[in-house]
Parts: sequence; C-alpha cells; structure tokens
Amino acid sequence: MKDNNDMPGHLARRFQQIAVAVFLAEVEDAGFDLTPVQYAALATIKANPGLDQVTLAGLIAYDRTTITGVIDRLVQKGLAERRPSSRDRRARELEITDEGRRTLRKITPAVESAQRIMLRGLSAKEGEELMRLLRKAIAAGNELSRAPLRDAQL
Amino acid sequence: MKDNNDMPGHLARRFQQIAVAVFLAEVEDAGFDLTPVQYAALATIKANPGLDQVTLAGLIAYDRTTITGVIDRLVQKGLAERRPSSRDRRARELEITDEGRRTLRKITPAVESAQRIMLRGLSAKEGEELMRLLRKAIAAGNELSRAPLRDAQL
DNA sequence: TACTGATCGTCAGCATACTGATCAATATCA
DNA sequence: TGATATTGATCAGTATGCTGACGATCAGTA
Repeated sequence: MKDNNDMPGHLARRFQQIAVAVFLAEVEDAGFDLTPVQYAALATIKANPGLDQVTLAGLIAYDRTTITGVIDRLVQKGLAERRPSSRDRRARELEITDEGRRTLRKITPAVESAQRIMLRGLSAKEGEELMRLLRKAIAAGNELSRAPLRDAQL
Repeated sequence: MKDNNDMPGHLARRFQQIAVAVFLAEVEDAGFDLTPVQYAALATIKANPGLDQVTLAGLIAYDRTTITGVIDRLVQKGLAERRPSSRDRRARELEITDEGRRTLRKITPAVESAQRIMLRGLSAKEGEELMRLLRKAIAAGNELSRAPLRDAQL
C-alpha cells in the first residue's frame, strides 16, 4: 500500500501549504498584508505596465476567473489601478500605483526571507536541485492545468 | 531582479496546480468524482477505522476547520459515516462504508496513473530525488503551517 | 468536588482555484 | 460585408485552506 509520502501529489500539497504559511508570516512580520498571489500579480503588473488581465493571468499561470478577484483586492488596497483599454473596449489595462511601488520595494526583504525559510531543511545545492526538478516537471505538465503559463505575445 | 522561476514558493504553487488538475482528470476518466483531498481523507479513514476528526486532520495535515466540509461531502456521497463517539461526547468517529471501500479499490489505478503523469517530465531517478527533497523540506517546515502532520497518538 | 484550562467540532468570514455560463466586443473568412 | 468564431471580463456555484470565535465537553488540579 502506497504511503502518502510516496505520492508526489500529496508532497506538492504539503510543500505549498508550508510555503504559503511562511510567506504570510514573513510579510506580516514586516508590517504588510499581502498574499503570495497578490504579490506575484503586483510584481508582474509593475514589470509589464498597461497589460490586460488575460496576459497577466498567463504570465503567472492564474485562472482568468481568479485574477478578477485578486485585482479587485489590489485596487481596493490602492496598490494597482484598472482602467478601460483604449485599443480594445473589452479589455482593462492594469497599472501599479506609487503606493504599490513603495509596498513592493519595502516588502522585498520579507519575500526573499520567506523563500529561504521554506528551503531551510535543504543545503544550498539541494535547494537548487529541488527548484530545477520542479521547473522541469512543471514545464512538462504546463498544458495540463486550466491556467498554463503563457508568454506575453506582443 | 528575481524571476518567478527562482522562487520556490511560486514553483510550489505551479506544481500543486498541475498535480490537482492531473488527479481530477484521471479520476474523472475512470468515471469517479473525487478530489485529491477527499481521496486522501477516505484512504486514511479506511486505514484507521473509528478515528476522530482531529486525528484524521493530523494524519494528512489538513486544518481542522477544513476537514469538517471534506467529511460532509464524503458522507453525502455515501462513502463514509460519521457517528458520535462513545468515549468522548465531543468527538465523532469516522468509518468507511462498503461503497467507500469499493470506490477506493476501483479508483486506485487512476490515482497511481496521476502520480506518474505529474512526474512525466522527469526520469525515474529524478522523480525519486524530487520526492526526497520535498519530503526533507516538508519535514523541516512541518511546524510552520497551522495544520502540521501529526502521528496518531493511541 | 469545584475551578481552570485544554480539546473537539463547528461556524462566519475571507482568499485562492476551478467549471461552466454569459455579455460585449473583436477577428476571421466565405 | 455578413455570418461565425473567438476573446476579455465577469458571474454563480463549488471546494479547499486559513483566522478567529464559540459551545460543549473533558482533564487536571487545588
């Protein structure tokens, strides 16, 4: 009988669970209230000013129906803006605010600390190897989820 | 600037996302409607007849407030039973039904197939190494989430 | 035994994720 | 051009996960 610990799916769930908890704890210690999902979205908006929601979702592999709520909360916190696109009246253009920029800058040490903590049981070499294997497995399975990673097509 | 692909937290999220999608697809192909979370709970109930909800939650590292809904759905599907404990009037004893046993038996090939598919980008050796590193990182971070893994204390 | 603290299950509330549907707008092509 | 298909955003509904609170119960102790 296969144990849970032999199931990559179960290990994936556990590792994610810990990763989220560590992220939230570090960010809260730094005095901020931002989830991992909101952080990734905000950082991607900053790096791609004016992008629309579908493109953002593709860049971080979120479902398009999930991104709506995430952006709602970023807007509500004053970290991002959503305005109608001039080129496509269906689309919304996303922009980071000054407040969002400030938050990203000040939160970075906590985010990096979180990434270290979630690998604290591993040596530096093992941490690298874990990330390499995850990247490889993810690349092979990219199309298997409803929200695959996509390049920004310009 | 750190890329998403250098963040273990982001990789964890992506891998989990793919793992869940693969699991659901395989299980549905086999003609069943069971989530990864429900599967793990049901298998653990079968292996530990009469256990209470807190113990179950500890064995699979679920939050105790989450397990309530999961069991609701297993009971509603006729796969498990929840009855008051005779020893502790606060607690509920969980039992798998015959239907639950049948489902577990018939669903096993799909579950195992799913575990293979989510590692399909890796060699057998790499898959083993990924699981080893995940187990190690998880062991070190076990206490960092609200729902750590716990042994059944009897 | 009476008090105190811990524990079991549940609840309300919030934040991801997904399925499938819909509306508006754009693209494509016969 | 006109019919058709596709796309961007949203919505309702469902299922995890979590925080913090609660009532009922149990356990340990003064």
